Amino acid sequence: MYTIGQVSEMFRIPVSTLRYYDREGLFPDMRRSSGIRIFTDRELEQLRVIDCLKKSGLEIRAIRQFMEWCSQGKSTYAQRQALFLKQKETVEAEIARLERTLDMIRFKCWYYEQAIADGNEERVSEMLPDKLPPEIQTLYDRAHQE
Amino acid sequence: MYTIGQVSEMFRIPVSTLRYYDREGLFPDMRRSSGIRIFTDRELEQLRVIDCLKKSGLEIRAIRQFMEWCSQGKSTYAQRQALFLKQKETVEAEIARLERTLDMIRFKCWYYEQAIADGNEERVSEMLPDKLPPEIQTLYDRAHQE
DNA sequence: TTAATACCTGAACCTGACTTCAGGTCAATA
DNA sequence: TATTGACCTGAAGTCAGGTTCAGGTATTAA
Repeated sequence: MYTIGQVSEMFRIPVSTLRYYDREGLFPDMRRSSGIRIFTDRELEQLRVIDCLKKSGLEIRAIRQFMEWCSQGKSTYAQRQALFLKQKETVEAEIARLERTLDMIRFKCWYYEQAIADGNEERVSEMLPDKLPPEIQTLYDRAHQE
Repeated sequence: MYTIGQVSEMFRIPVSTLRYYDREGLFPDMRRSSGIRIFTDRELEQLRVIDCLKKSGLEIRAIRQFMEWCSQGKSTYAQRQALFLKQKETVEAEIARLERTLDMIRFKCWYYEQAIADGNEERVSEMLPDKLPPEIQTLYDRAHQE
């Protein structure tokens, strides 16, 4: 069992944020001892899930919904599973998106490397849009396909 | 050459957002014809870069900085290159983070699959934290490390 | 000629996710 | 006993990134 200050240190989350999460209903079953919040292993696991769902792009409202489902027991297994299946898609799509972002970034890294070596952008910009070295062309095309 | 409305359609970005970007200085060299914005291929490419930098986690202020560097010419090649090198790290780190998020999500997908099959969480929660099937254990451990 | 459409502006408004503030309780230490 | 430190609250404030609004211009279509 932990106090809010200990949890704040362990997870490196400000105390104010933990209180905010509580206020927003993200710890629906948290106990208190004369007003003071008691974080148990259950709340620590909930915090990991909050973190996961937040990173997966869910907003606080939706996370509260999920936590409510959790405290409603068996009857909500299907909803909870559906949520994770959906977030799996979402995160996979987000990773794919970032890979394309990375293609553009890698192209730009190459571009400035050339420009710096040449002292100007003449040569390199004349290779656009389809006379780039094969590897770079691939990056460029992936970054510029709609 | 395109009007704001055409660009809005092409990139599926609201007109209000394009005007907001302009107001924030993200198109430092955009021309106008009697008050009306003229988007050329240069602005379209800038828009792709804005998109890329936004997805890579940069805020508008920093993107404006970058665009200013661009219109300052050769003297800023090094800064621009450094920016892309940094964003490369950032995005690679973000992808790695999302992969760990995905581990947690995959674990939860499995968890609810079991719970639904069993009709309760008894069996599956008794496997925690280290008696899970090997593949699942890996996901769980990665999601719970730290 | 009038009406619709696409553009323009500055200013105000909105949303999500926190953070800060002012004021209060309580337990332990100096 | 008094002060320190960790906790508490509700309400207000902040910030980024847009969006909406009210009012105006310019071009084309009926």
